[in-house]
Amino acid sequence: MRRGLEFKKKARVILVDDNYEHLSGVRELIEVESDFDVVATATSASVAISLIKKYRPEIVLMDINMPEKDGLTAIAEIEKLDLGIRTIALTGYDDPDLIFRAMKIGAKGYILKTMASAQLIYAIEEVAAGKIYLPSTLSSRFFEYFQKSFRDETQTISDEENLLNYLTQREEEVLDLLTQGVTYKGVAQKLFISETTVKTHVNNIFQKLQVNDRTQAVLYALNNGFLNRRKVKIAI
Amino acid sequence: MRRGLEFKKKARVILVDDNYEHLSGVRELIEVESDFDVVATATSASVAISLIKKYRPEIVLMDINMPEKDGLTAIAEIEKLDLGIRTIALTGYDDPDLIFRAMKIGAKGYILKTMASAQLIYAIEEVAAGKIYLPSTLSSRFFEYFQKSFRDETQTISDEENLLNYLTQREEEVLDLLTQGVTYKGVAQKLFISETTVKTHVNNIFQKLQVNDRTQAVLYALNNGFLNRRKVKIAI
DNA sequence: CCCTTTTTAAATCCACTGGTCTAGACCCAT
DNA sequence: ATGGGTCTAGACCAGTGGATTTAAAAAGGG
Repeated sequence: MRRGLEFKKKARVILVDDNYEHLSGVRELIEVESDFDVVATATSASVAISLIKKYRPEIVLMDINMPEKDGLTAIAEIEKLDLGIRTIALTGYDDPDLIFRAMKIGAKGYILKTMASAQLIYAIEEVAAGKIYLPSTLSSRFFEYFQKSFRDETQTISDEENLLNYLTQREEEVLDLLTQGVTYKGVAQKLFISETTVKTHVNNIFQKLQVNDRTQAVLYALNNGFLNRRKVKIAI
Repeated sequence: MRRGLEFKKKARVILVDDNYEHLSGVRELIEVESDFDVVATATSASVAISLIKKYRPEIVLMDINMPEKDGLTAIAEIEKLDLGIRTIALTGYDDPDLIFRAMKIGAKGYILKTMASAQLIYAIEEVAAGKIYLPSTLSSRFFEYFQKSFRDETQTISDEENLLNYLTQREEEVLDLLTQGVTYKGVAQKLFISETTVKTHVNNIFQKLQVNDRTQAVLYALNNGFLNRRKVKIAI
C-alpha cells in the first residue's frame, strides 16, 4: 500500500485547441505554475484521439469550439474508450446548453478561457484528484438549464389532467405489459386471466386514455410518466 | 427604477424542520447573523404549505427527512404553486440520489446540517440573489450521479449494435410515423404510397429490428435514440 | 346490508396487422 | 451492362386487435 507515491506522481496532461497561440499559452502556464506534465498537444480533435490512445494521459484539456470534428464529439469518444481518462472542457462561452451537453457526455470539468489562470490550475488539480469541478458561476448556469428542461416536461402533467391517474390497478398492470410489447395472449398468460378479459381491460384503458390502439396507449403512457420509465433519456 | 430598494428589502424566510431543536437553532442563527427575516416556522410539510401560501416568502428552508409528507414532495408542491418562491433543501446526508431529485424538482440550493453556519447564511444570500447554490462537495456528488445515470443509458448504444442504423431512409420515415401511432392506412396517405408498400416497409423494419410487431418496433426506436425523442424524461 | 366499482368473462363481428411470395422500376457502382 | 440495394406494389391468408353488448362474481365504502 504505497499510497503516497500515487499522489506524488505528476499527472500527465494532453492539451487540445485549434488556436495555436492559446495552446502555447496554456502549455506554458501549466508547466510553470503547476506540477503537471504536458505530454502532448494537438490542434485538431482527430489528431488528439490518436495521441490520447498512445500516451494514455490522466487529463485531457479539450477546446470545444473547433472546426471539423467538434470537441464534444471528441469527449464522447474518449469516454467510450473507457480508459479512465478525465477530460476538462474549455471554451470562451458560458452557454448553458454547451455546459449541459459537456457534463452529460462525461466531462469532468468545464472552464472558460477568460477565467483566471489560477482557476485553470485549480480545476486540473481537482479533476486529477478524482473530483468533478465546475466553477460556481457555471454550475449555477447548468442548474438553471437543468431545471428548466424538467419544468417543460414534468410540470405539464398536472395530476388531474394526467389520464393515467384514472386507471384502476389492474388496468395499470395490463398497460405495463403493453408497454413491454406483450400481446393479448401474453398478457392473459402472465396475469392468469382469459384473453377476453384482457380485451375488456384494454378497451377500458383506450377509453380512459382517449386513444384508439395499443401503440397510442403505450406512447401516452411513456410520455406521461408511467411507472415504466426504464431506458428513457434526453438527446445529446 | 428604484432598484436600490429592491435589494435592500430583507428577504423573508420560512423554515421547515420536524426537529424543533434544530429549527430554533437555525432561526436564531439567521436572525442574529444575517439580515433575513424569519416570518414563520413549521414542523411539518403540510403546515408549511399553508404558511407559505399565506406569507408568500422569498425563501423556504426545507428539511428533507420528515415523517408523513416528505420534504421533496413539499418542494415539488411549492414549485407547482409557481409563486417564484425559492426553496433550499436541508438534510443530514449527502446522498447523491437525494441531491439529484431535489435539484430536479426545482430546489435552488442544497446544504447539509453539518455545514458551518456561515455557509448556511451564504447559501441563503446566493439563492435570495437569484442564483442556484450547491456547495462544491455536493455538486461534485451530483455530477457523478448525473453522469452515471447517462452512462448506463447512453453508452449501451454502440452504433454498430444499434439496429436503427441499418434502416433505409424510407423505412425511417415509416417508423417515425409508427412511433406516432399512425395506422398503415394513415402512413400510406401521408407518404403517398399504397398500403401494401407500407406493409412491405414495415415488414423489413421488423426484420431489421428483430421484433414481431409495431409496438415492439416503437419501443425499440424510442429506447435506442430515434429522432423522435419528444417528451421523454427521467423519474423523480 | 346495499350500492358502486372493479374484475372477470363470454359471444359476435369486422377491421387491421403481419407473413410470404413475387415482381417491376429505379439508381448506383463496378 | 450486369448486379445489388431500394422503393414500389400486388395477391393471398392467417391471426391479432379492437368494438360492443351483456353479465356475474368480488371487493370496498357508507
